[in-house]
Amino acid sequence: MANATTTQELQASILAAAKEEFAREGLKGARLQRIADAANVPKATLLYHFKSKTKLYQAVLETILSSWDQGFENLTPQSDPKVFFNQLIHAKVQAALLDPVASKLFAMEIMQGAPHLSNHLQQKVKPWFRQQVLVIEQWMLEGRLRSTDPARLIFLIWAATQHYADFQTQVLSLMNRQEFDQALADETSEFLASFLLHGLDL
Amino acid sequence: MANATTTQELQASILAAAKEEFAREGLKGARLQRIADAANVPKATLLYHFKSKTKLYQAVLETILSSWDQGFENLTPQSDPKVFFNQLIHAKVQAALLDPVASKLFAMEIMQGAPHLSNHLQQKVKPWFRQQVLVIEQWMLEGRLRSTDPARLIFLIWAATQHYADFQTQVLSLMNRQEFDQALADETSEFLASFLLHGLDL
DNA sequence: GTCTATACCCGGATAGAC
DNA sequence: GTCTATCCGGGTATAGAC
Repeated sequence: MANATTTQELQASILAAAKEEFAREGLKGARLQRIADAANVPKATLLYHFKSKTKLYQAVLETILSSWDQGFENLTPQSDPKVFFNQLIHAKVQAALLDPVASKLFAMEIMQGAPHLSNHLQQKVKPWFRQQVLVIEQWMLEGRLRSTDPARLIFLIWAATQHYADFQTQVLSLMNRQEFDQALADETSEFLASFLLHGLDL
Repeated sequence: MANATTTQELQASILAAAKEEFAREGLKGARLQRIADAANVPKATLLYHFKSKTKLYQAVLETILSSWDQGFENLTPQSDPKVFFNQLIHAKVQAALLDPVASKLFAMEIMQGAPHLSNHLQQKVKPWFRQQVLVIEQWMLEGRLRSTDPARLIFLIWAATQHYADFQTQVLSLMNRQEFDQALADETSEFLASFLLHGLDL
């Protein structure tokens, strides 16, 4: 971890180190000492910038979520269904490649009941989800794709793409690969897009 | 938790309590005292039966894995592809309904790099997986279903079904439901079977 | 085999000098 | 804002009576 010159850079390097530690060890298992060492700062300095371990954890989650919000905001449903699903699948697989650790941390938080981001789920994810369901329903009424359950269709796309980030260890082991590189990501999004669009008669 | 009369029943109730605690809090976050309280035994008794916290955790994982091995062993690939995929999807959704906690615990372990079950992955999951891939490839060569990547097809089915166990909190919230009951499970496996079989031209 | 009491350690948080 | 030294609570594991 590079030395930070400004306060912002310092906090960014602490957040990066914390993300890795929290994902690898869980909230309770994470050690402030290891995070501090990885970011090259004394433990007390870390606690000066982020009041407590819990606050640091929440800051990590917020950083991840805001970066995702940016990445998905230009996915408008105004376009063609085919283009929309292609973009969505490609963006999610790309996110799994670029930052699997973020996806894992988010997943672990949800699995434990999402105690630290129930607000975000209610206020951000739920409205986005309802919006998508309405648009897809409309497309189905217009006969532009095969009629199925729109909500479960979205779950299917989420699950299929996130799997490559969250279960990367298992996926790589079963495919006899060492790392999740760009070529593997391209093959994966091509497979998923082709299979899911075929299932939608697109 | 009911009082145990035999040693086996005692250990089973400890394992059940431990599964809940480990899934909710993670390995490091789990507290032996809470597990002991939930199982109605003193903490020292728990440590007498299972040497250490880590050993208890591994015992929980082994119990889950052996119950899964039993549940899936009669899914032979000798039958019709349609019947096979129908059975597989139904069995996995049913497992998600019956014991979502087990699925979550397994998922968390994989996400953290599977340090306590890399042996099981290599010796049990990998052979099973290779076998399934071969059978599906054969079916595809015979033209009995649409040709795609067999490995990623299996990942897709795993991801799609496990999602309802691992992300149950999020799924229920977005569907405005309180609990994952049998009706919801039936609708879900029907959706998944219909969608995936359609995507395979079955 | 079961339980009470306790040893021992580790980690989050703070005090206070610089 | 940064860092050293330290406090203190809590949790695993064990010792030893029954």
